[in-house]
Amino acid sequence: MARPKNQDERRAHLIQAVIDTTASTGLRSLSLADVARSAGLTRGAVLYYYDDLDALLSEAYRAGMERFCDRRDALRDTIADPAKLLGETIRAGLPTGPDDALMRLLYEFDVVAGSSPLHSTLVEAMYERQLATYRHVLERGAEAGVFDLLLDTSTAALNLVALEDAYGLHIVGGNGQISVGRAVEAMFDAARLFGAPPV
Amino acid sequence: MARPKNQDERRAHLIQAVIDTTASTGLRSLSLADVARSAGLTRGAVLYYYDDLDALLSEAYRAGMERFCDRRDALRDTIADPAKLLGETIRAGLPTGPDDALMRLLYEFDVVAGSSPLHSTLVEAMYERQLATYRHVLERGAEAGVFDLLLDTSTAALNLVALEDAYGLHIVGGNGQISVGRAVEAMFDAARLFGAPPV
DNA sequence: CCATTCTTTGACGCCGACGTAAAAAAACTC
DNA sequence: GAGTTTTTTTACGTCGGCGTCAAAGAATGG
Repeated sequence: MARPKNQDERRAHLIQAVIDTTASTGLRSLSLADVARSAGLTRGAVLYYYDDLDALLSEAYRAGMERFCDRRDALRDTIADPAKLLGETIRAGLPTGPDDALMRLLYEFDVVAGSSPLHSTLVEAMYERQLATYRHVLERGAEAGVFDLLLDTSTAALNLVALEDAYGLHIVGGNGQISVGRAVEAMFDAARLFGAPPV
Repeated sequence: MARPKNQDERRAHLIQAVIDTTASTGLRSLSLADVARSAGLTRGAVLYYYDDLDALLSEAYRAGMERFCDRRDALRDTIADPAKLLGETIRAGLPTGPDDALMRLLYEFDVVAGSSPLHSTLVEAMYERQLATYRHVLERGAEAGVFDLLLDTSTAALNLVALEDAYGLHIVGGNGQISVGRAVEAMFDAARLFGAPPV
């Protein structure tokens, strides 16, 4: 009949372009032209796939969030020991460094949220998933008798997510005073005192 | 001779306008015109006092940071009991609610940093002050024998600041899932387990 | 090779924001 | 009220980004 559609691949390509561009120029001053250039296209072509920049950004965030959370939650199937699982969960939750493009997108978007209701929804969904992840790990450890929680699971999870967010933001935001290693140490110390010693 | 200068007052007025405007429209889409309107002036008049929007924003951040930190550090002279001091320090470090204009400016600026070196410097200075505040409180409590820290002071302070940042950001960012009360509770729990029970 | 559908380009007009500089207004002193 | 300095307005020109749309350029089946 005619030329077949091939939009999924293009969309994935565009999302990657968003991630790359965010890493270098930041999200706040991100233009359609930037993304298009990074993808090797023109503005018009990008608009062909997404109504506007906002739609593309939301999609990129959603995809990034899922990639991040799924990968981390997959640890549950690989690691049986709760202490080890907690340790790896913490490590996987922090950026690998200031140039971790995906994490940077997630954090920058976090900040930019509050603008549109859609953004807020996405960010809150992400937050829910982070909480669920930690809660799950803590519960498993408690059931196995490896953890002896001195806090309700919810509060412990809340605090661990908060620590993760703050350290992640600092690392990605270029606060040179906090290295990845230091952040992991600090989170480990906190978790240990909460009654859940990670490895 | 002639009309006397009265710039200090005007500058303070403009800074307040920045805080107000940030509270309503957010920092990311803040224009000179917005600030001018909020101050009851024209763009030109604002430019008469500051070279550009960035200079005004930096000044507003610096002023806001000092106001915040000074007020909080003043607690040290009022409250003798370390446990009480820690509790009040934690409370004073969190926004009063989603509409805490000053805190919102500080957090939004935090995020926008990384752009200019000046911004980064300011944000790092703020971070240093937060750390110093907590370190000081913890040390005082340890010396008085009220706290029995299970973490080095630095790590405990690091974690408390991280918790403060994360919860503050959530509150101000309109994450409805975290109330101020819940944040205080969680931080109190954490501090308690660190060996520094707040009141 | 042709008809059809998908994809991309390129040019256009439209804001919104910025910075400048000249001119008007205001606030004083004498 | 005249002179002087500070403050504010107003009216440009410029730049960058966005959205639209018609037209050109693939890619494929018949």
